[in-house]
Amino acid sequence: MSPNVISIGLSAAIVSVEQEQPLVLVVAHDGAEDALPFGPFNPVTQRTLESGLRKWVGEQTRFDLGYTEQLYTFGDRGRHSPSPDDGARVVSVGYLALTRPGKPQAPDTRWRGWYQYFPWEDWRQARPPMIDGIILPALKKFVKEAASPIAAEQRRNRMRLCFGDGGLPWDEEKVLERYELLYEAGLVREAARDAGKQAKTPPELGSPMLYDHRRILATAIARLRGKMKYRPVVFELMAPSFTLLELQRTVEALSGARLHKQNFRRLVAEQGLVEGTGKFSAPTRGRPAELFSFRREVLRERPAPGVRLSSRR
Amino acid sequence: MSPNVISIGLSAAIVSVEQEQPLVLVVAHDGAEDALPFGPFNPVTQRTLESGLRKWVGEQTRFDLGYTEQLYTFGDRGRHSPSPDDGARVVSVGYLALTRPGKPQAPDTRWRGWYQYFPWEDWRQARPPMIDGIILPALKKFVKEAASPIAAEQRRNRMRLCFGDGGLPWDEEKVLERYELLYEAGLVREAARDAGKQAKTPPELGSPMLYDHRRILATAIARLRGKMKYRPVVFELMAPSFTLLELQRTVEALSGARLHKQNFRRLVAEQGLVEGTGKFSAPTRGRPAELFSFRREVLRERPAPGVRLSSRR
DNA sequence: CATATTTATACTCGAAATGAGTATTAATAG
DNA sequence: CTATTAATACTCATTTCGAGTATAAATATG
Repeated sequence: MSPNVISIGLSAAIVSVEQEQPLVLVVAHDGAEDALPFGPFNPVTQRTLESGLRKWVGEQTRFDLGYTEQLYTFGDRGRHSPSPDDGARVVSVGYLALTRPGKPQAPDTRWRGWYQYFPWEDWRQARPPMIDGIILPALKKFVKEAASPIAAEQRRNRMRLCFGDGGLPWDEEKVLERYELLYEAGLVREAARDAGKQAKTPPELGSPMLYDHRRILATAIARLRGKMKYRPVVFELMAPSFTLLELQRTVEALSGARLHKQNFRRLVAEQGLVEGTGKFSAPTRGRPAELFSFRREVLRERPAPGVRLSSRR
Repeated sequence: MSPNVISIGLSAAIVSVEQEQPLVLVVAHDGAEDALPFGPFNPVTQRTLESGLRKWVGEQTRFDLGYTEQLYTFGDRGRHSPSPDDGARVVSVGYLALTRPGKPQAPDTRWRGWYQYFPWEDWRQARPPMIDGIILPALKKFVKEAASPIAAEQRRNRMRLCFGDGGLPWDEEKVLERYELLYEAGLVREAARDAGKQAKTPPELGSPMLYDHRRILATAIARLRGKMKYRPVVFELMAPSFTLLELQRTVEALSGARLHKQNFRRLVAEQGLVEGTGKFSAPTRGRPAELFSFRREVLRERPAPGVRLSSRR
């Protein structure tokens, strides 16, 4: 195979939420890194990239993708193929897809919590201790090792902006920026792997993934966290009817942050995102909650409806 | 050449602003449709897609791209190659690049106002009369011609959301949605061209472009209009020092809307986006204005600084 | 059965952001 | 000298936002 040949790979971060955990569908083999479902784009049989994606995802995973969205096209040499100039150059187009959880039908395919790959992104309980315990010390070392004072200053700024060291607030949308910084600092296993190094002295944060799939997943999380705020995409992940707390817990799971309950309700109500069904949830512990459903009409009424986040604490 | 072969094309919407007009760099030949600068991605010599873009843009247009951003990867059959199954399938990765205006060095390359391609997007003087005069009547016809009542309802909703017929406000970010609707309704020349039809009875709105380049440009405008609000990208288009009115006119040119002067100043000042230089503009008509420059430190201080729009009227 | 606990839901209140001005200053054009 | 144009400071009402309190309706527990 000539190294001059390009092939296009389609990768999908297929996301659902179950029991307050955001899940991503991965292909897992024993001893190998997890991978996102991915396949080649066949230019002969497929008219569009997205139809190609839907076709093989349907075949391979038996999932019916509701909402899909193109994320980004990655073409860096050395971050897809294990070794450069080995066969065709793969350019991969990443997609985000949302679906309701269900049993994976295909072999070796399973749901995994996405915070397994990004443990520093889940702030629901508290600021993850690994940030102060591992990440920031390692990044400070990375700043010190910079070749010049200017490079060190740039690294320090990125560190501050990404992980909020020094008064800056945590921005839950900077998932990709944070992953890329950890990659460049050699703190995720993919970095050493892509560089061909075996030594892995530094801490390895989160589970690694095949090729650049963790980068695609980071892009997917970032996009979803942002999009949620101005488009009602969360409802793709909800059952037809749900309580307001279930909706809130889903948004919290995705954004990785806790929200103020009363203000959350005020927002979804005022925006007309939901309507009561008159039915009530099966009583579990507290007072039974009314079941709501998504008001599809909102798409016709408001230009940018979404679940804006009013954070707690 | 086998139709099974894929090649990757890189296209760039290179944008600048001069005299209150947003400009895009196009390759123009007599008698042919304008094109965005585009070229193949060479997987052998280029490590990343973006480095490939910078290289041939530098060679072809002699422009030094400051800010660049990947937009979207388009792979629809029939919207790039004039006829399907003719040679290699081209998948094109679109980019947005911002630069200061200057003389195009390459032959056949020139700046054009982007509203030439999207006349309905410039609301600075007034709501463009062509919307009520041409677009909405033609779209109402398109709604009537739908195959089923459900399809008609969907078309009507898109029409309302895109062009704000019936109380809905104009959303200046929906540039791509509007272009795609006009394309599907057969109101832009590319639609008839891609379908292989010669008849062009319906009105042809805006100047057409080669291949799917007008779609890429629509994506670029939409992205820039959105991004401006939370990232200080406008300053890539400004001279090192500028008056606040010049800055406002630039934002207005890009967003296609007029802004409230006093509130605009309040926003950029409060956000710390600019700092006074102590120097003053050469007096033209009114009172001389202070010259300001971009405060780069803001990138380190605030998580999402941008020029939020507080519209006038 | 009384009471603690859990959850739902309504309502309040101050701070900040936003939209739409008025008022005043400083220049040029006639 | 005065009209015009633009710059800049300041005001004010409304809306939005963050952070509560208050109360209701269920279960769990002693």
